[in-house]
Amino acid sequence: MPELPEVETIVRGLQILLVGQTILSADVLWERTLATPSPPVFARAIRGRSIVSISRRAKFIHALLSPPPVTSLIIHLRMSGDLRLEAGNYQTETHDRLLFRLSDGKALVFRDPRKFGRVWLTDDPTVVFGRLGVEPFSDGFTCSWLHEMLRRYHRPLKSLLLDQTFLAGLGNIYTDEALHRSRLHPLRLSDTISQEEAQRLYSAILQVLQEGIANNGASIDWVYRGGGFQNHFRVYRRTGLPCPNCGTPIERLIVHQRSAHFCPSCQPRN
DNA sequence: CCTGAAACCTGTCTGC
DNA sequence: TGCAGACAGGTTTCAG
Repeated sequence: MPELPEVETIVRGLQILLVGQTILSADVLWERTLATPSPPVFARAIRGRSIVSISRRAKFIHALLSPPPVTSLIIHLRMSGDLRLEAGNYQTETHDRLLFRLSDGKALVFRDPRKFGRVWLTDDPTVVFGRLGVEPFSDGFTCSWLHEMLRRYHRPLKSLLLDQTFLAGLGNIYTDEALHRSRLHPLRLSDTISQEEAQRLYSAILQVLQEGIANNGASIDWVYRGGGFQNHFRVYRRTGLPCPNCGTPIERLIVHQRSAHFCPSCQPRN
């Protein structure tokens, strides 16, 4: 499901609902959801701790817990994870993997049909975030940085933009949309990009992410609800449909084991 | 070091 | 209706 805009939307909602609350208890319903620590240690360590803040790093949700030692509860939703606030009498459902009882009587449920999502409880978040690349909405993400870094690698743009150790937060939707808006082919090799093309790509990345957030992310399948950015897709999952710019049918190919949707006319291979 | 493929999982949709 | 196959907002691990 979630890329940067979807996670940002979820985090903004959780900040209002959860900051200041205390976690009374946690039930681990699917053990492998926990990356660390083991379920009993997790349940013991989280009991009675209150939520100080909730933020986002790339596609990770990061909650700080007190009292000291300050501990990080980190959640990655991967493909099908979702966090929902339910009433106190909530009955666990099939795809629920983790349930937190809160001090206001409600329950926070981590639901994840495909079981790819992961949760960490650690006093050292750098262990989880250590290898992540630059954050798109940070001072480190500039046009000159992007151009310089693109030249450093000899890889298809699609593959590089999906690489979280390069740029952190983009996924399959927003890479396709950013490449289309910058009129660059997904297989275009990164070290052939001119400064002018890097400028287009840089602007397009920020533009699609901002537009995604402004629309509360994208909702496609049964997984994530409430977003509207799917109504603004120009290429993603639009194979065979006309390009909004020129009317040419959108094509699809596989890059980096993922679908890449593009307009062969607006995004020529050279 | 880099690349590609497989693995991790379940649900939905399409076509025969 | 049944069933096989394709496909899905992601990342890690392993082979070459």
